[in-house]
Amino acid sequence: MDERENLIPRIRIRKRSVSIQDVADRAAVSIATVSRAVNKPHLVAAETATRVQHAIEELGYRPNRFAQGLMTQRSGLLGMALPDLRGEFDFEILRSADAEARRLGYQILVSALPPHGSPSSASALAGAFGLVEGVALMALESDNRVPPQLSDLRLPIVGVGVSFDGATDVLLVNHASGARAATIHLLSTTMPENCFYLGGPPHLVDSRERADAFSACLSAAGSPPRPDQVICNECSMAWGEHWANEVLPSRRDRTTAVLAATDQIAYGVVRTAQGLGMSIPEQVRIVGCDGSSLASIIRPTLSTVRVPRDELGRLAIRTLVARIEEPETPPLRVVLDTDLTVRESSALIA
Amino acid sequence: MDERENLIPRIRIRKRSVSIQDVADRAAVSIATVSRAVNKPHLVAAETATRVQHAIEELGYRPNRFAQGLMTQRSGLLGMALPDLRGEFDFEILRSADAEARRLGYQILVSALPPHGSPSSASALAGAFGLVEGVALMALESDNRVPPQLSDLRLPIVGVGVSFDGATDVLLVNHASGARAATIHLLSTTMPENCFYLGGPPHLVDSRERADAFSACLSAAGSPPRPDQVICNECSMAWGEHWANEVLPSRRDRTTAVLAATDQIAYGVVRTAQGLGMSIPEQVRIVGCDGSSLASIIRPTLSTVRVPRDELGRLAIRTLVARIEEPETPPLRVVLDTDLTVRESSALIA
DNA sequence: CTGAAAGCGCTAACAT
DNA sequence: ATGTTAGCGCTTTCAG
Repeated sequence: MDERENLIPRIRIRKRSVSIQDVADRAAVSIATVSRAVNKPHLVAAETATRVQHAIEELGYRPNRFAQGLMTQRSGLLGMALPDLRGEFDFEILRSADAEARRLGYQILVSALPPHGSPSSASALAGAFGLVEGVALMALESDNRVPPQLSDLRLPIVGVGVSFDGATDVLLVNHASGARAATIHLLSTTMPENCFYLGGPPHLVDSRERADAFSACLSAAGSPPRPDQVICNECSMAWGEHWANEVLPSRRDRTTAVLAATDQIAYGVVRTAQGLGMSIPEQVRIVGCDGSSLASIIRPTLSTVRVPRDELGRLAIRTLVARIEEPETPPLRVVLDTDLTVRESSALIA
Repeated sequence: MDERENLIPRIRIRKRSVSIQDVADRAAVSIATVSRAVNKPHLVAAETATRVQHAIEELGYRPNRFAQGLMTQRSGLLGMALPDLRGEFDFEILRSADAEARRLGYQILVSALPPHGSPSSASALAGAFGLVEGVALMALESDNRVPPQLSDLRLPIVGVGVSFDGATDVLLVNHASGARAATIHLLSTTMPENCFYLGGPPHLVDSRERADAFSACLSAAGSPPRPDQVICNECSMAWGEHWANEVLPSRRDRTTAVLAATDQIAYGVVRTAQGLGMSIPEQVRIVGCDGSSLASIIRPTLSTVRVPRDELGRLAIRTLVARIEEPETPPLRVVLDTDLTVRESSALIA
């Protein structure tokens, strides 16, 4: 090829996007005035403001968020770390959080929380959240400190679900209130000795708190639970099925009442009971927990302890934003109650 | 109060976070060397590198992402706009997208897409995505241009679900393939005249494509569908129930086969059929669409056309990142097939 | 009310 | 291999 071709300057591909200077030139003002016209319109003459506005529109100017952030240290970004982004639970929280964030002029950066103490957890989180102004950190396990890499960022952090060590504010769920309501509901027509609690893994706070509430209710009714009445295992349909297969066949002669730590477990019991030809709620009464959408679809419809997920998400964001915009407010610690929705699976027989 | 108190300088609250200069001072090198030690370690002497590393750790230095971005125009952020953040569908995509993004060193900014053409849509999206390097835009409605405010950003955009006008790359779902498989499955033991398609709103591409595939299959079987065999309405359990109540009672003498556009609709049919005392799959055979998690839980388990949601999310991110890092690649247009999972609700009777 | 100028913290030429 | 320096695009005193 002709060597001279190399002398022809390469066309600049990178089209510099329009900057504040371009707008200033176009409107025949200084960049300072453009900045003011955009951010503090009241400091600028009306006539100037419109001229700038026109220039902005004609040029399609968009402030560079990096440059803005460099000065203001603000990004309008909120981090949201969820334990696993699995299941409806996390999702509904995220959904309401997103809606609330938008409403307040923020945007949400999601991230599944890497497994506890994994090495990647460290840099991952910190890197991920390098631009956010605050973080909502969720968890359901009990042992919780804010990961050091996160607290190093010195950001406002609102802990959701469990009491985080190092969080600025905390949003908790009173799992006991709903579990208590459910247990009392069951006890209203079923003898304490015939009530069972099927829990999930004991390190999950919700499962544990519900177990405690259940036990307390039985004790209050004058019949502290036998060991076989409160069993913690896992959150799966299989566990519900397994338990039901082991226990229900020998109990056809009397009503059995079950409080399951999740709707999934409850479904397992429902299915097995149906398979055994036992009637619900006459022979087996079942209450789940979580208020999953399945609860009202499945037949029989499932009584369930509702966790206010939408409120949890909304409040998490609202708290976080309040903290960001008003840092000196005293730390907030809110506990949201859970409540019982009675449906066919545990209905009282007249 | 003593006036002299005012002479005492206010303590600077705002603790300037440690900057690259602080590290440079501590390590007795220039800021350029610190920058290199961090970003291009191979350009720096091993001994210097470790000294810098130590300084960084001792000071707890974290590069300022705004300043970095100002130079590099990179944020490591990917925007993900979903039509409504409702339902499992969006969520599973988000989940797999998040996982893939992390894997590639990016982070996801979520945003429910404001309703088509709403005024807020404009500024909202653009503002929200001011920091992202690319956007994955999902939709299920047919008429789709990329919102102008978004295309003004001149970012790589991958359209997911439908063919976006203005998207750089496109990821589509072949809803026909699964619907065809389902229809053929139904036709294998049920006469074409006894097959029905219950659709959702006609502006949803999935619903429409499935309707077309269904019709085509019936035609191919020599029996083009009557108008009452292909009905589009809405995606709700209520619609399934309504249809079943209207149609099924008069069809007890022969098998009825139903392809429903969503699992929700299918559940409605299942419930009503059960309520009418009709047996599934003997008298009524049902196939849903979407592969929702409920499908394998409910009894009878529901045959369903599976949409590869996890792959959709993963591929969306992978495509987007490829485009960001290699802008000159020819536009990609991928179509993912759907397939049929046969379960109890439509099982062939031996 | 507006303009000039000083950075914000960093990367990337360009020197050395 | 390292240092010097010029910005990136914006906000914000500080003067006029």
